[in-house]
Parts: sequence; C-alpha cells; structure tokens
Amino acid sequence: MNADAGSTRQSLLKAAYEEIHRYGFQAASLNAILDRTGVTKGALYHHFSSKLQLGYAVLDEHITDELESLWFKPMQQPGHPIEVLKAAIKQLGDHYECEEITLGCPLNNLAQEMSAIDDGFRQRVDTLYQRWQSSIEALLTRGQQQGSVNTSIDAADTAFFILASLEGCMSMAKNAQSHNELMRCGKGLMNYLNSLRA
Amino acid sequence: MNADAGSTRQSLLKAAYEEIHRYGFQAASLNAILDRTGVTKGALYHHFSSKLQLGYAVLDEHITDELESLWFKPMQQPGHPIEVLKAAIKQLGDHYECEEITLGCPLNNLAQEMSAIDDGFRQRVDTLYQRWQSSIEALLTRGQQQGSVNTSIDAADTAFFILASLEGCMSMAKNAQSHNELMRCGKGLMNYLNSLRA
DNA sequence: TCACCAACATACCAACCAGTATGTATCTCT
DNA sequence: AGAGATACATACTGGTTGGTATGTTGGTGA
Repeated sequence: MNADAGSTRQSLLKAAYEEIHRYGFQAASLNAILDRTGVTKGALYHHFSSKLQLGYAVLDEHITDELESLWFKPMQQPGHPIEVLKAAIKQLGDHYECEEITLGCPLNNLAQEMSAIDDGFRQRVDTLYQRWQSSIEALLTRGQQQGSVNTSIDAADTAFFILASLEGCMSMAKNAQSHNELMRCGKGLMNYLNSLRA
Repeated sequence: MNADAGSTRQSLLKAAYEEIHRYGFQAASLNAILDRTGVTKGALYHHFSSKLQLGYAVLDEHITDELESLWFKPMQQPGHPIEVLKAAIKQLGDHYECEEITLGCPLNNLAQEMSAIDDGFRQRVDTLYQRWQSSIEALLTRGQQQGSVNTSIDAADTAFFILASLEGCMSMAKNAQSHNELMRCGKGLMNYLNSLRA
C-alpha cells in the first residue's frame, strides 16, 4: 500500500464521521466530504465501493475506536464498581461538553436513523451496544461477588437499563442544547447508580 | 373552507407522518407522500408553503395529538402516582407493540435527527418534552404531598430522568428490533420507579 | 351574472445526488 | 526494462429532489 493511501483513507473516514455526526448518514453529502478533505471522487470510490460501505467503515473503525478509548478503557480501572461506572459516565459527559453536546452520541444517532431501514447498520450498532452492555454487566457482577453491589438485582437487566438511561440522557441533552440538562439527567442517573449499592 | 380541503390536508399530514416516522424528515420524499395519498403537488403546496412547514405541522398537530391521547390522558387517571406512571408506560409499550416498535418514538426520532440542524424543529420538540416532563413532575409532587412518594428526591430532576430513561428504552428496543429488549428495559424502569416509593 | 378566490391539476425546472467511465502517474515486482 | 497494479484525477450521467409557473374548476358573495 502506498504511504499516502492510508492517510487518504483516514481523512475520508474522519470527514465522513463529522458529516454524518452532524447531518445523519442519509443527508450526508459525498461532495461535502470531498470538499472538506480535498480528495477527489475517484479517490473516494477507489477506497470505498459505495456510500453505504463508507458508512459501515465509519462505524467499524472510527466510532468503534472512539468507544474503545471513551468507555471500555475507563471501565478497566480498578476500584468500587459503582464508582468506576460513575467516573466513566462523568468522563463521557466531559467529552461531550468539549465536542458539541448538540450533535449527540454518534452511535445513538446512527441507531435511530438507520436501524429501521438498513440491517447492515442495525447489526453493527447492535454488536457495539451488546459489548457496551456486557462491560457494565461484568462490572456489576464483580461488585455482587465482592459484596459491594446489591445481589437482589439482575446484573444483565440492570446493565441494559443503565445503558438505555445513559443514551436517553444524551438524547435529551442534545435536544435541549444545554449542558445544564445533561447535568440534571446525570444527577438522576447517579442517584440510581447509588441505589444499586449493597 | 371547502368540505374536502380539510380532509386533503389531513390525509397529507397522516401520510407525511408515516413517511417521516419511517425514513426521517430529511429522507422523506414529497413525491412518495403524494403517491401514497393520490394528492397532486399543486394541492400540497396549496396547503403547505414548503416541506419544512409540512414537517412542523406534523409535529404541531399529528404528533402532539398522539402524545395527548397516549400519555397526557392516561396521566389524568386517579390512584397511586407510581402505579399511574407504571400503567401509562405499560400502555405506551403496548401501543408500540402494535405499531412497529422498530420505527421508534416519533418524537425522539425527530429530536435526534433535526435538533442540531433546524431550530424550528428543536424548539417544538423541546416544548413537548417540557410538557411531558411537567406531567411526570406533577404526579411525583402529588405523591410526595400524599406521602406515597419518597420526599428526599427532587421531583423535577427525577421526572427528567424518568423521561430520559423512557426514551432511552424505546431507542434501545428500536435498534434491537425485539419486543423482548423493550420488556427487559421496562423491567429496569419499573424497578427504578418502585424505588421512589415512600 | 359576473368577479373572485379557494382548491386543486399538469408540466416543468435547476440543483443536487450517488455512481461511473476513462485517463494517468507512480510504484512494485520480475 | 517492461508489465501490471495501485492510487488517484476529471468529466460525465441518469435519476431524484424540492419547488414553481401556469392553467382549470367549482363554489360564493355582491
């Protein structure tokens, strides 16, 4: 592979991610992505066989990587499971304060827009959501074994609900366009997490 | 106004709602809406000055009405606040079982897609969310006064979190395309609601 | 009865869209 | 050195989009 080939592909991926994050996949314009990068259409179609494949690549590579560093890595921290969770959520909130909170969670955006009309997107998002849920579930289970988390709850169901609430909070904050609403929602989430202690 | 004029407008609104519900506002095709209704383009632009205004009307009329009968009305029921909430949520779940759950909550869909790129949509959705939240808040406050809801919680914050969780649950279920996941998430939500009792 | 207007219908338009056909420069492998 | 592949660049196409210009029809008030 050419030395530049990788970077051309990466810059396309990054620009496509940003365009999709703002306008959604369907409304994202390939020409806008090309303008933004200075790459030509021939180059784009050399690296990706269609707009759909470009979208899949954004999910499989860029968004997966982001989730890795923003969630799965913080989840590896040692300590009280509830505190680790709270810290990971806080970090996520901080990140979306720097980035525009108004653009919402990229994964949730794609889930909402595409899951009903394209199964390729749906399955990819589903896989990521399952990994996300499993990471929370594992943490809760560990806490239950250690005696720091209430054993009367079902770890899997609870993990699923925590993830849903988290996405819901980001969704509400996105529409309200205010970090204040995100904090408000975060407060409710923190209260709920505290209620899971043993 | 002509006798048929109202019904033409209504059928456009209904078809537009369905098209937007499935494909989103931006991807909704006016021609598809026309095909579906048998109305001509001239008629459409006689009733609505632009696609955007049609979208606003769908929100202001169709979706607002749906929320009225699906949420605000059940919320008027007498009884224990937590039970009223649970019943309203259950009814909402049942409704989205009949309709395709995979299409998601119409309000949440529009919020996700449009809030970042059009302020007219954003403000309309925001108003509806605020009414929604207020209805939950009022119920919780009533419960606190009656002694049936824990007085240590902040009713406004909690109402906001409940709404966020609810939207999050529907969002997750939409992507999973399974009623099972909706039930799972509902279980978590019910547990949380029970924890709010006095 | 005649003017007027609401409620359409038909035909059209420029802009934009994803995608393609074709050409070319450079790099690699033999 | 020559063949082939990689990595683009340019110019184009057919289809779709939201929107418009112009015509027609039927009811209604003066």
